[in-house]
Amino acid sequence: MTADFEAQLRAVSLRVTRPRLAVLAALRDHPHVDTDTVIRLVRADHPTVSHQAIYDVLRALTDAGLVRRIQPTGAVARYESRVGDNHHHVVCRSCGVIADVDCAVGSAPCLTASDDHGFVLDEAEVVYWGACPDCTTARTTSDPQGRKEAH
Amino acid sequence: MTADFEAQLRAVSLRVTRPRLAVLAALRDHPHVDTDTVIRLVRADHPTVSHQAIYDVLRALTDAGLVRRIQPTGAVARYESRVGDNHHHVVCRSCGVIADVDCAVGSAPCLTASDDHGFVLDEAEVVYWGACPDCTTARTTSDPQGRKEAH
DNA sequence: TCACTCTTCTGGAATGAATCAAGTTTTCAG
DNA sequence: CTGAAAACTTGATTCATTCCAGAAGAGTGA
Repeated sequence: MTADFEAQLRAVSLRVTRPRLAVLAALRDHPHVDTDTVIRLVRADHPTVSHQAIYDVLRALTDAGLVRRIQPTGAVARYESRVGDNHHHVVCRSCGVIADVDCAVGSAPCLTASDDHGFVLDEAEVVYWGACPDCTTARTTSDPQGRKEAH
Repeated sequence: MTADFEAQLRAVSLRVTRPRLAVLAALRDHPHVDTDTVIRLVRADHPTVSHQAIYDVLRALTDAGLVRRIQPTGAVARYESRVGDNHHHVVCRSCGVIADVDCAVGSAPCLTASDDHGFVLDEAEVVYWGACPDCTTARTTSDPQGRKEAH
């Protein structure tokens, strides 16, 4: 199983180290976790890994394209290892859980902004906000904000 | 001109104070600024306003729906006063400038995720990533990352 | 297999955005 | 005009993230 990760690292000419393999394994088993959780997960197997190493590894893997960094407004950075398959995220406003969502519309219309202001676009990122099933049933009576804003 | 802001505040039953009027004026004149810039802008007219007041005001206005908080991955929080008109943003990867973009597709398809996992969605937020005109011309030779990922 | 070199990791300190807390001032309803 | 709640000031604190210097480890060529 770690052989896959080793191959991934070598494919982007990154050195194969214990912390890097551990981070990749942690992200495979726990998608959408924040840095602190990654540190805890990695230390479960390798107690001596420094927090700085995790930050370095996450940055290196992100730069190499092996993991993706996501950061919904008002939350700390989270990482996931599912990359390159054009998917988006649903975020629960009350508990913060994140779930994957495949693109709603067909091929790649999201790259077509109505007016790109001369920007050269290379990616369109979509975040759906709402309430997860648990939080929805937990407060059936009131909707404190009651906002309803489409795209 | 401040009369408008006063009316806006009263409409959401917030008390009318100098710091709040100043923040609203600053955001009207400078969209997409971060908290620190808001502080500087406000202090240009009202030097005694504390940074804590700005944070409180921005939170109050955001909760009330008068301003919107945006936070592209890897950047500090920014605020804008244009709300309720369903628009998105283009962010330059190299210099960080933000521009407004009206929704690409028709009415409100973005609220329709392919699989909502039981979430009750209330908003879809889109961030377009790319290079602004200035940064595009500045580095015509190389594209260091070369990533190309559609939605 | 054995160094040699460059990358990566460790440990600790520092930065900076954002929040918390206590006390004072201001707004606004009555 | 007066009182109570909301908002603001000052100052300290938290927390995620980054910086730094030295030690350890990975990979290359002999």
